[in-house]
Parts: sequence; C-alpha cells; structure tokens
Amino acid sequence: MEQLDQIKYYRNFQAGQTVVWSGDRMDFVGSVVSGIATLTQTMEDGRRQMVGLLLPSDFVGRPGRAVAAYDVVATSDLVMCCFRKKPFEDLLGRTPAVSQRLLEMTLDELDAAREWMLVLGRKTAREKIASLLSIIGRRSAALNMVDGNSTLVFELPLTREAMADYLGLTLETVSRQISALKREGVIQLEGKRRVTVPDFEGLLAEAGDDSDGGMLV
Amino acid sequence: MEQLDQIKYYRNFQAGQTVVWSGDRMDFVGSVVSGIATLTQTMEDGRRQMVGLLLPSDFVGRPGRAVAAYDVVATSDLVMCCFRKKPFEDLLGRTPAVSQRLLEMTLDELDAAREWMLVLGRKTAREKIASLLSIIGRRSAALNMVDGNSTLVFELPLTREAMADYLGLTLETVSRQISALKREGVIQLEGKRRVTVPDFEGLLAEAGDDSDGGMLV
DNA sequence: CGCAGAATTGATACATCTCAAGCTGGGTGG
DNA sequence: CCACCCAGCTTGAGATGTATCAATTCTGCG
Repeated sequence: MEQLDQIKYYRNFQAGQTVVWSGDRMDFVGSVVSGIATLTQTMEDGRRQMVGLLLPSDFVGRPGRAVAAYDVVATSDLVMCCFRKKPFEDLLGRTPAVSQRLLEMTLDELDAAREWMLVLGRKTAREKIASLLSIIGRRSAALNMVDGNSTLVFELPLTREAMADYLGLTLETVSRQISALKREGVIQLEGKRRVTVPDFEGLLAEAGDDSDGGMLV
Repeated sequence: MEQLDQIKYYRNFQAGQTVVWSGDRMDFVGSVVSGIATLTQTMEDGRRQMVGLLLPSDFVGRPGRAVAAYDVVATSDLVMCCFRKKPFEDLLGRTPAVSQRLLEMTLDELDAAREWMLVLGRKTAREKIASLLSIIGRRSAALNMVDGNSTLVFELPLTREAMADYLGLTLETVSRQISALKREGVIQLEGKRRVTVPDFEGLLAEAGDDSDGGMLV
C-alpha cells in the first residue's frame, strides 16, 4: 500500500477550472483529496449530462484507457492526489490488495450510477430535486452530524445549472422546484446555498425513496 | 483460470422467469452463457427502470454483498454459469488475474451506465429509441455481420414495455416513435421484432451520437 | 377458430421546456 | 463609501413533448 505513496503527487485546481477535457490524452489517474468536482458528458449541440459527482476519496480515471471519456471540472477549489498511469497500472498488476480496493470502489460507483438511472428515467422534477438533496445531505451528514432530531444542515456545492445538468432538467425547473420545497417547509434556505432539512425522513418521502433510507438495504 | 471451472455450475431459466428478486439473499455470482436478461429497479408505486441489459458474457452479482440490489429477469430462455459466492470470493483474493478481469468488466459496465445516463437525462424520445436500436444493433453486429453496405439486420430481444422501462418512456411513446422511424425509412420491420437498418450511420445520426460511432473514441 | 398478450393508434391532459423579464448579493472601481 | 455591475437566481406566460386514458388491431398459439 505504501508503494502508492512513493509515486503520488498532488495537484491543485481553482473553482471552475477544467481538470480534464473529454477526448484528451490522460496519463494519470487519481483521487479527490478535498473539494468537489463533476464528471460530465456533452452532446454536439451543447446538451450536457453530469454522470458523476466527485467528492473526497472518489477515484478519477480509468486504468487501461489512454483517453478521457468525460470532462472533469472542479466545482470548488480542489486538491487531487495523482499517480502517473503507467506506474499505477504496474502496481495494480502486482498488488492484489490495490486492485481489490479499486474493484470495490468501481462497484460502488456502478451502484450509484444505476440508482441515478432510476432518478433520471422515472422520477418527477420534484422527486429529482429531493433525491439530489438527500444524497448530498447523506454524504455530508457523515461529517457534520447535527442534533439527534434528524435535522440536517449542509452547503449546496452546486449551482442551479449544475444541479440541472445532474438531474436532466433545466435550471428554471430546478429553481422552481427548490422554491416549492422551501414554500412547503420541506427545506429552509439561508442565502442560495445553505440548506436546512428539518425532517430528513420527510425529504426522503419527497424523493420517492423507501422510508428505510434509500439504496441498498 | 481453470480453478473457476472447478466450482462452476449451470442454471437454466425460461423466458419471463425471475432469476433473482431485489432484496433477496444472493449466494452466487455468475455470467450469462446464452440468452438475455434484464436488471431492473422498481419503486413502491410500481414505476420501473431497467438499469442493465445482460447479454452473453455479462456478469451478474456483486462480490462482497449478501443481498441483491436489483431484480434480474430472463427475457428469453437463459443459461447462466454460476459460482457459489464464497468460493468465488476466495478465488478473487488469491488470483489477481481474475480480479483484474472483473475490474475491467465492471469498468465497462460503469461506462455503459454513464452513457445511458446521458440518454435518460437529455435525449428526446426519438433519440432514445434510436440509441437503443444502435446499441442492440452494434452488439449483435459483432456476431451477424451483413453485406458490407452498412445494412444491419437483427432481432429485438425486448418487448415494447421492456424498451419503455429501459428508456424511461411509456410503451405507447415507444410504439409511436418506432412507427415514426419506420414510416420515415430509418428502419424496416418484419413482424414486430425483426429490424432492418438500411443505413446505420443514419440511425446513429437520429440517436444524436457523433458520427464516428458513438461512445469512447 | 378464437383467445390473450402485445402492439398500434387516437384524443386529451399535464409536466417540463422555452423565451423573456426582473431580482439579489457580493465585489469593484470611481 | 456608494453606485454600479454581473453572475447566479427567481418568476411569469406560453409552447411543446410525453403521459394518460381508451379503443382497436395484430399475432402467435392452444
């Protein structure tokens, strides 16, 4: 495991900066240390779909592929821990523990992608918003646990436009649905970004998820 | 590699039969030998989204998880090659070649899932249909290559309803769009299932994909 | 032959998109 | 220090694509 340490290096990016362009040669892989990045696909006519949200500890890049398949964009200031691809692949071949770990992470990402397919294909705009807030809320809850009463507070790491790209909606629809959830007391807002969820179970219900907490029992 | 052979066994399913129920305990993993199966998620109110289409060679199950996350349903008669989970996991730990191979397959599935997120989130009904036909056509083309003139003939392995579940549409919309593509000569039909694509490039254009052949340059 | 599941087609309703006009808040330069 | 500016956001009114509800029509099969 510490063999990884010997070939690693760090890279910093500013909010808004593009880390990798789709189609570009990619000679490294890495993982997010701090900050948030997005993985997006773009069609010729400009339609965009976010296909991944990269939070700290998430992996970027694909061993065995020379060319990036997606755009990676830093949404906040970002620090990444990188490995040149060739040495990393060599290590993968030699160290089962590393490839097992990577397999596990990839399976998690696959589950997340599949859960998102349900959101994109079958949920209403309101449910989509509630689903996104649930996911961000849950991941941030791991860090910022709050008073036991299932009240949750977190910072939205995405603009309305980025949320729209994630949800397959327009930014206007995102804005309207957030306003509606706020009007009805499902969430509260301070400024545009700080979200308070007074009743997380209620939010999950709006997302159309089973009451038991969503994915993977 | 042949160690796998020693712990494998075969299972047969009839068209329409459910292989695994979401939420059930799952004590095996496996791969499709022949036939076609689908991976679907269902919401409490019955809305369904297909999250994977399993063709021969595709892998089913997740090492390290006890409970199935999705329904697996045989769409045609199906033969699967199975391994009891415990021995398979042991082998994974001991045999880097196996876990590398599995990692590669999982990464491919992740790419497919992400490509599908773009379809679900941003494409129109007509583009969705064309995208599905392209994918099925391309995978079957690997087997049934036809006269060089980019004409392609294949059998649709899915009902209109299953297509709707894959595409995040209703079956009526699927039917209408297929009729429209047929009316305009983009495809031809013999019966409900046999599809002829006179100009594959044309179909790709309808799918909104880059002319070079879609995914992953 | 006739039935049942699958598919097509039609009319209407509705959710979301599109286009367009303001608003808001934080940073900047005069 | 204030006014302005601009990206991000909100809100409105109308257009449109897809869903919904409801008949038929196919097609394969017992």
